[in-house]
Amino acid sequence: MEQHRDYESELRQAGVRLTKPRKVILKIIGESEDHPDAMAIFRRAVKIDASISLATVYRTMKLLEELGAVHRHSFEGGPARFENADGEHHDHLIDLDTGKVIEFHSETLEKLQEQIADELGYDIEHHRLELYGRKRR
Amino acid sequence: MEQHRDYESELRQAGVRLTKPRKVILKIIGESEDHPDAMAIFRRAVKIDASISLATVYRTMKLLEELGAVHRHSFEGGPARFENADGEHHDHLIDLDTGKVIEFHSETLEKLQEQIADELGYDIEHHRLELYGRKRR
DNA sequence: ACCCTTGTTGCAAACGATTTGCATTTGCAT
DNA sequence: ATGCAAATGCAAATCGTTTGCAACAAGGGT
Ligand SMILES: [Mn+2]
Ligand SMILES: [Mn+2]
Ligand SMILES: [Zn+2]
Ligand SMILES: [Zn+2]
Repeated sequence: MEQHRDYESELRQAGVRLTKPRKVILKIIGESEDHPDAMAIFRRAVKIDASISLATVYRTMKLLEELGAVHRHSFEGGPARFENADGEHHDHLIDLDTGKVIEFHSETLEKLQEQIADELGYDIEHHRLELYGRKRR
Repeated sequence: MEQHRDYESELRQAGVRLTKPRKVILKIIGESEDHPDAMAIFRRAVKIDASISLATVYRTMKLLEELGAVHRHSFEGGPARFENADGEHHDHLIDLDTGKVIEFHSETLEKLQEQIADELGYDIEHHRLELYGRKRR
């Protein structure tokens, strides 16, 4: 049983209106276990409220990203994909055969990146680490 | 004094025709020290041969990428950028204030990625590591 | 409960990057 | 030099995403 962030309170607190489409989208990304793209979110949203538009999905995702409620990923090839910003930081391994996205986290790796940036005189704001591979057999 | 790959021989060997536009583009990416996008390559190409089209730049970059002669990067925000596949593997740190692209390489980091993929039962085909940061001061 | 203001929506058109169909040109093997 | 497939330039098409605008609705004040 997962503990989800209360996005509705966060939105309200950010001073934006809690509209019907937003509630629907919020619910969808709140309970998504995968990394859906805008079209996938749109399709799921339409099932709940047929009047929602794709433009609103895009606008909402941008808003949520700016509020830090979701993360946007741009994996090779496809369109941008999203995931809620719950849980701790992780990176992704993409299975080139199946397209499956596997999450992983390595504190050593994170520290090493910090160290490299530090040696170059930089502070990391964020990073992107994606491994593309195939199942060993 | 750098030693550059002989792209023309490689193309010929790959069975593709060595056309005028291709020679021009090959020369451009062969001597580029930066990470130009298609439009930048196009602008440089037009100076050498005014009849070259942007479509041909795109087609040629795709061809060169498939031949393994260039690498395509999709940094945050902008269009795809290219660099010749000479020299050894490296990753990139993007200065968020200036847009400057800094190259770095860490064998430890590379090994660690291999190890992580291995633990997940995968062989890495390629990866993407980009650090986005600002100069420490 | 009813206004009123202003943010938000749906729609369609615009967008930026990249790809593609097609008629014409060109490389290059013969 | 000739012939033919491959490559080109151009314009139109595509894809993912953004935006202008008129209609709509959230939610604070009455
Ligand atoms: Mn994830
Ligand atoms: Mn580079
Ligand atoms: Zn990470
Ligand atoms: Zn690397």
